[in-house]
Amino acid sequence: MLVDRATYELQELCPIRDVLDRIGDRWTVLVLSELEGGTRRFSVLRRAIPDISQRMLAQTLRHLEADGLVLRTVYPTIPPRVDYELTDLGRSLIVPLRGLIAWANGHHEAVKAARRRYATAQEAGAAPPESARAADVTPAQ
Amino acid sequence: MLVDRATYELQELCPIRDVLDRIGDRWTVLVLSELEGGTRRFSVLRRAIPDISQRMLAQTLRHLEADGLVLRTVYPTIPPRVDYELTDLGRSLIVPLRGLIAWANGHHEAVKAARRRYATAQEAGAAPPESARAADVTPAQ
DNA sequence: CCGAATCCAACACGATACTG
DNA sequence: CAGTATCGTGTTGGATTCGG
Repeated sequence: MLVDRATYELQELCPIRDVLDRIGDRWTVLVLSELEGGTRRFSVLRRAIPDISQRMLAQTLRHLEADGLVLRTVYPTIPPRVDYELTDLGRSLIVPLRGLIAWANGHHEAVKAARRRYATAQEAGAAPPESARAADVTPAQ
Repeated sequence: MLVDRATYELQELCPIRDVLDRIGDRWTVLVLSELEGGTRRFSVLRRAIPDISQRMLAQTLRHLEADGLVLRTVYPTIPPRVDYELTDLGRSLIVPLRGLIAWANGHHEAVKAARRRYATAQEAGAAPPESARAADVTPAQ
C-alpha cells in the first residue's frame, strides 16, 4: 500500500497529505526550483516568476520557512534586503521531487492525449446527433 | 533548474503544475494507493477510504480516468458493477510518487519540529510581555 | 525594497437528496 | 450498486492598498 493507512486513520495528520498540501499549491515547486540555483532575494524571485503576485510569493516563502525547507535572512539595511536559500531539508525534498517532475515532463503528452480522447468520447455520448436535438427536453439550466 | 521555464513561460500549461494540480488534491493519492493493490469496485474503494464522500470518490475517479491513469469498466448487470484499475500510465506514476511518499514519511517529524519552532518564535515576537500589553495601542480589530 | 492587511471572486469539498 | 444534482461553506489566490 502506498499510503500508511494506520497513520492516516490515527488522524494525526497523514504525512503524505501534509506534504502534498504544500507542494500541491500553485507556487511552492516553482519557488523551490528557483532556490535550487542558490540564494535569491525576494525581488529576484519575483522577477524570475513573473506571474506570481507579491502576496503569494511572500506567503509561499513563509510556509517554506515555517516547514524548515527555506532559510530566511534579513539584512537590516536601507533599503531592506532579504535573502532566501534552501536548507538541507529543502535540498533533500528536491531529490524525490525531481522524479515527479521527470514523470510530468515525460508523460504530459500521454496525459493530454488521454484527456482529448476522454473529452470527445464524452461529447459523443452526451450530445445526441443533430436530428435528435430538437426533441431534447432537458433544459439547459 | 527543476522546472522547465521555457515550457512554463509558453503558458501552454506547465506540465508540473498540470500533474501537481491532480495529485495535490485531497484524495487522488489515496485512491491511487488503493488501486495499486489491484482492481477495485466503487463500493470497495468507498469502504477502504472511509471518510471520502461519494461525490469526491466519483469525481476523483473520473479525473483519473480522463487522464488515462485509471481504466473504468462497467458491467451492465443488475445491480450494476463498475471496476477500476490502474493503467500502465497510472502504474508508471506510482514509481516517482513512492519517492515523494518516502520523503514525507521520513521527514515529517523534522517538518513538524520546524513548524513548532517557527510558531513559538512567532508568538515570542508578536506577543509582547504582559507588562507592556496594557499600553498596547494597536486595536484588536 | 520587503511585505502585511483588506477585499473579493473562484473553486474545492462536504452533506444531502434523488435516479437507473 | 453506482452514481448525478443541488446547495452551502471554507479555503485559495488575485488585485489593491498601506506600512516600516
